[in-house]
Amino acid sequence: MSWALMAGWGAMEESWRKGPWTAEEDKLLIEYVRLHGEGRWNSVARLAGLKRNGKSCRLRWVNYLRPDLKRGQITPHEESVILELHARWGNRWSTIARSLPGRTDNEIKNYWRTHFKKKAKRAPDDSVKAKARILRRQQFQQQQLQQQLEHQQHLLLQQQQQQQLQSNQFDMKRIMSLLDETDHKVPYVPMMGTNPYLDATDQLYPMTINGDVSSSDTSIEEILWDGLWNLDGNNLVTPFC
DNA sequence: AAAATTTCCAACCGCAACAAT
DNA sequence: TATTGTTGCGGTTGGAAATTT
Repeated sequence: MSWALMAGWGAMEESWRKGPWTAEEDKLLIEYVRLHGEGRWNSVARLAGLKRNGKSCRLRWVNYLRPDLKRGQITPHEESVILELHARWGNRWSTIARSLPGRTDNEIKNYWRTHFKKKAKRAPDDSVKAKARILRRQQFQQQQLQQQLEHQQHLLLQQQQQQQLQSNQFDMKRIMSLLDETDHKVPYVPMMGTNPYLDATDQLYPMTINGDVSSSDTSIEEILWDGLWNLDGNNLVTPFC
């Protein structure tokens, strides 16, 4: 049954609209939250002029309109967190979501179902293909991340060069002013270790592609994958159980 | 190139827990 | 204390897009 048909039914039976949200409805809901804050969702229809029930409004806000939501694909790092936490908590999606800022329980649930649940039921041959497919996707994501990282490093380098230039200019001014001074001849001693670009350099941790700070030979992700693909019928064998 | 399959994702539902009356 | 209303959670559905055969 299509959403349009369901929307029609809803309109006749309960007077609540159903199905996909329009841009106009989104605007009304955003405005409502701006004025009244989150909560009291059943008042939305009355106060915002929306023909949606409170449940639908809450869901729309939590899963789609909230400004702190992170858009885009799940990163390999997030994926490993999901795997680890699912092994620990099972289908407690909201609990898992709390460890992934900007991700909703619905998003994580959807991701898990499409990527892992079905694979657990597949034959070994299929799982090999699936693994290859996911690895290809991960390689693509890693490429993107690598490019992003290089871009950030480039920006940081530019910033450092700018700071060094400013620092040199400052030193030169200082020297010139000292040379200009005829009285109080205090020799200038450079303050080693206080140059700002040295501090910035100190913060350049050796990060992995995943954004992890450590970089051991065997990553947590590899361990997770090794565990994940040791499938036993419908049971997903994970190293965290 | 077309059909089949898979993935993505928004949205719904029922249920349970909690709060207010 | 019982009832009613609200909120949050997990399971499920189905259409669109992407990918594979």
